[in-house]
Amino acid sequence: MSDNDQLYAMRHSLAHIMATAIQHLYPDAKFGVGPVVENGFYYDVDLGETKLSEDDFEKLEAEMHKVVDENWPFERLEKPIDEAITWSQEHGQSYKEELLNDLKRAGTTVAKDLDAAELGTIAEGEAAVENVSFYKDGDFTDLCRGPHVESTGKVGAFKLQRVSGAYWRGNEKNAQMQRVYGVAFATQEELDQHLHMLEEARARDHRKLGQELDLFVFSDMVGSGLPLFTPRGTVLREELATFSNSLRTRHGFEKVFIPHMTKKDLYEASGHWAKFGDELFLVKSQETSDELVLKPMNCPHHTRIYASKPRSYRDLPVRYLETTTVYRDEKTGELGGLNRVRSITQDDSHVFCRQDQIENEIHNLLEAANELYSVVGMELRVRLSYRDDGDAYLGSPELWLSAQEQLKNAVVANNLKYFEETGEAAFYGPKIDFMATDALGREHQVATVQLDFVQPERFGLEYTGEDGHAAQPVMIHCALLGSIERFLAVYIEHTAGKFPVWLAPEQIRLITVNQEEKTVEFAGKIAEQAKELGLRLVVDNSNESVGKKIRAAELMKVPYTVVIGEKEMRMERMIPRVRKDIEVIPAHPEMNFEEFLKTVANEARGRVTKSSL
RNA sequence: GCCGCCUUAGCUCAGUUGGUUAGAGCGUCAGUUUUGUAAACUGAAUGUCGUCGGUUCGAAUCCGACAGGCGGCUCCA
Repeated sequence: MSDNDQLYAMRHSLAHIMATAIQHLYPDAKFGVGPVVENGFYYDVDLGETKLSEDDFEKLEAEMHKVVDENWPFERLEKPIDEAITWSQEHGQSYKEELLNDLKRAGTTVAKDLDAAELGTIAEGEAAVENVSFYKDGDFTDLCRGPHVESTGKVGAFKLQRVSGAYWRGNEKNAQMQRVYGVAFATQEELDQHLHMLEEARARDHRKLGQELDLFVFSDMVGSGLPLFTPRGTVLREELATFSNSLRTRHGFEKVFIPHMTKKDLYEASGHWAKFGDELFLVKSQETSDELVLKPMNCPHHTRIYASKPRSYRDLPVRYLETTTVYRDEKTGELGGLNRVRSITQDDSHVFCRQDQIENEIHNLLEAANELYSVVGMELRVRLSYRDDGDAYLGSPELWLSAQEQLKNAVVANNLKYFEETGEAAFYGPKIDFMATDALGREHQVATVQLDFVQPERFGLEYTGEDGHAAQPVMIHCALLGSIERFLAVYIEHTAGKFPVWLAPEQIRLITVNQEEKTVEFAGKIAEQAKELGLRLVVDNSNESVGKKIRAAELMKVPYTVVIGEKEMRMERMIPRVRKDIEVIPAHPEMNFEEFLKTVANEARGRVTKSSL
């Protein structure tokens, strides 16, 4: 057995051990499923009126340790399916009974396959299971395919994490059960390491840092999912958007501007209305009977600019670029921090081009994405998101196949790491989705490049071809940051708020040793010079001790702090205090003020992460 | 939207089984101090205890609704 298989068996066995403990403490518990998940395991239980909370974990863990110490062997038992069903009935395990009935009928418990069985893809009874296996540890027996470790004593280190609601079989129409999560590793050391990582993640939580670093706020009066950005947070947004845009304007993208609402006619034409109508915010006019829609995406508007005049094959590609906000009426329970908001700002762009231009256009966009993520220091991986066999997609299957192939070719040609997944496409076309890995090894979906043959058709977009006949352009959607809000959530946690100089809301802080006029004047002069160089510099000449002012600058994670006193004024030179994640070459530089400011300005201009001081 | 938990000063949090004028630290403001690389000293102000309704002689404390937040589920153009 490989280490991976061994760990899997440990976690799976722990799910059983937890269920064993739950059964000891709550004899009426009904069990759902208890699988292995990333870093651990969970078990879904129905305890009727009893609600578990994290306060119960201590005694639950104690009971689990008891089961572990007793070192019961995991015994495998085979039962004919009907006997198993009878067993479930006798033990009041109605969820298990449901699973067994599915096994008997369709040979599977996977909901997706069950649909197929109902549709007749799997003939009734054909794949039916005759025997099922159970595993028994001590006084607990559970329907289970295995594998398990030999005995309850061999499960490594574990800790219960949390309890939450979960629908039986993931369907919101079903009963809601309580899901108890635990993490588990082969050794205590690995478990501690993982717990430490979780602690670090908590410390870096963008919601916490957003408040501490004064980047964004929410207001009850404005509403949930509607973040307000402070001056500091706005610097981040604008610097990021400017960078993202610059990577495309150099490839011929032109900025456009559209209003944030529209008649719903636009979305009826695009197909969004039928598909996403309930997620749109509606805006009523008080004067006329007009009802407008807040835009949930930008492409339909952009097609209207394209379609505003006749286009020649010579005009293509036409490339529009716009950083703009869309609005989606996300369900309240899905909102959280900047990860999921109702006002979503996209660094969006749309290319309208000929078939023979697709490859080059996609190439430019992939290159831009690569550059952006190398500058922000995150590793990229690509998901090719294809359609599945469902009917949720517009456009002919042949078109889809060809589009999917072209995307793959472009990804391969760009040497990107990729994997393919069906069912992840947009309704109008396949996508290249970029996944970025952050400093804690977590992966987040960020940029996206999408090919679209459907909207040009629905909007009747045209250009006059070389042969004089009307032809249909292809659209390529692209957002490099994705949603600026979500990107910020990811990026704040990636950097723990220690932004590189080009992004830092405050790049330099000057701290005066005293409030004497000549000191304040000197600081003002430096601030003036910094302003001319386009630097963001703040002077702190408050009536506090130098130590306290240093501390304040440290807490705000300012890259460079300079103390100004007698010595600096006399010599016109100083040694900047450098935030400790920044590598300084050479170490302990002493330089004059002008030299220092110019160096920092260059660093910002070059968007370098490591200092060049 | 669903399940569970939570909401006390700008921030982080105390607040005994329901019982007078609701507290602390940080921050803010005022004064003293003129400060040398992660917290000087003294003093002051600050709250519809999320909102509305109910129970009670009496509610920050108990109950309900709503709003907002957190952890999941479901969803994510």
